[in-house]
Amino acid sequence: MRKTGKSIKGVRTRVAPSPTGFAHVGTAYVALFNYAFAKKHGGQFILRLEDSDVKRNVPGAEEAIYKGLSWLGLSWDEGPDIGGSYGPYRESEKLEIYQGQAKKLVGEGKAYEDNGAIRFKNPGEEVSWNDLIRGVITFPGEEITDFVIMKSDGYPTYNFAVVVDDIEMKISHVIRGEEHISNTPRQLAIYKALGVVSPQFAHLPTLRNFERKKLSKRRDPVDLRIYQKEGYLPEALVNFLCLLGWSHPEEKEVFSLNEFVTSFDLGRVRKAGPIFDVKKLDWINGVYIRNLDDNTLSDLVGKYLSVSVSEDFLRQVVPLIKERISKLSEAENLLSFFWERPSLQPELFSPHGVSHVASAARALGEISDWILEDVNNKLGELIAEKKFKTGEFYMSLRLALTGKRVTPPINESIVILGQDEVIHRLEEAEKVLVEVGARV
RNA sequence: GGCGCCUUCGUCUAGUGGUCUAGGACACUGGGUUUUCAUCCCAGGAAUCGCGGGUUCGACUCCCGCAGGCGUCACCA
Repeated sequence: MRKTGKSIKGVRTRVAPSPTGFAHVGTAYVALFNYAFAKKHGGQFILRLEDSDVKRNVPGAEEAIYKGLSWLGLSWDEGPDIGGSYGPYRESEKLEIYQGQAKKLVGEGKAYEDNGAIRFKNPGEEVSWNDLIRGVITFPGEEITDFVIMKSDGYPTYNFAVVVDDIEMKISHVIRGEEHISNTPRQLAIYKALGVVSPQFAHLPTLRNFERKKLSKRRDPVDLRIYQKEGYLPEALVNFLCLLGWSHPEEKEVFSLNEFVTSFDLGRVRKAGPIFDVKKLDWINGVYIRNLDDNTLSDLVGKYLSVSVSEDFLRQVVPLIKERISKLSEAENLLSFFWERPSLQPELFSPHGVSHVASAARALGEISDWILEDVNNKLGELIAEKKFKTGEFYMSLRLALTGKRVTPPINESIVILGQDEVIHRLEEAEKVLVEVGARV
């Protein structure tokens, strides 16, 4: 039965990445859903660092996680960087707490020492819980064997640390990836041994690649910085992530993080693992780019160009490419002809190419007032006079001026390029085409 | 292999027993607008709802079995 979206009190959720290098898109996904659930119910969303494996901790990884999540517009109410009343929020800073709890279990005969480590003595009882996304899940007792809760280096293992942390931080709802389903019975057993009522669990689907496997660090683009570099807007990425495994009650495709929060409902989360398909992300990103106002987009595009250009130039040129890019990184390829003379590919020109560029050079040379209207008129007259095919004629100009078939609108580009430069490029093209023609 | 989770167009999904000869979005194809491309608009193909049994007057929706996919079985998280 689908749950109703009624409000729940005292909601505290968390995301608990381990600082092993960078912000993972899967972490962002889980964080997003935890954030939405907490905010929807007026609760708190907490960031905790699971750094209990000393060998895997990488310097700078913490920062990367903060930056990645912040970039997406996610903020947390408590965390290692900002503190909070239920800290520490770094596992490595609360070793005594785990040790204390472990000793207590040993004292009660619920755990025992084993080669310097401490092992949890599993009662072997059947364990089950009502998963908020999947319904009742049951594991037979024999499945769980005695497992280590404190390593011989004095650090807790994951399964023990999460439980102690979640208790300490008063986490009410554990929303995490489905790969944790099989850890849940162990954790539930610890809650029971500790005599604490467990939080509620909800297991999200895991994001897959095209092989339907869990997104992997080795062969899938999982580092959030990749998306930033490619020129995806954080709002678009977030929107795309919302659409994986969840659907808007009104079937909307484009909506803000705030709207996600208000319409969020765990009951609308699907169980099957969705494929992370960038094609749809590209589309959403294009939509967000087109929705940006020109000034904002100009500033952004400026940051993605390999050369530094004037603000004025950007303002002129950005409206021309706005509808032609789906990622900010694509601006470069569309604009580079403005500061780089093209290398011509004669084979792309039609047989009338020479005549096109030659007559255009002459016609444009006659213009005294270098404004769009005059360029439009002049070239229009030329086309009529010479009976050129419009599309073909403009393609010749395009190739001559930019070297490419896909460019911003050509007349506007001509105006920005400037009269001398345009004529120079057209004459160059004429020369090249004549040479090639002569050789044939 | 044990255990667990999952299964609607290529992909993301709607769908809570009749309104579904299954709807939307992306992608794709065709057409229109246009100064190429793109945007925008219109149209189209695309799922016998994994398979097989039940239950029911009626099942994509409930039950059982099977198959396939995925996950997990560490002193990693």
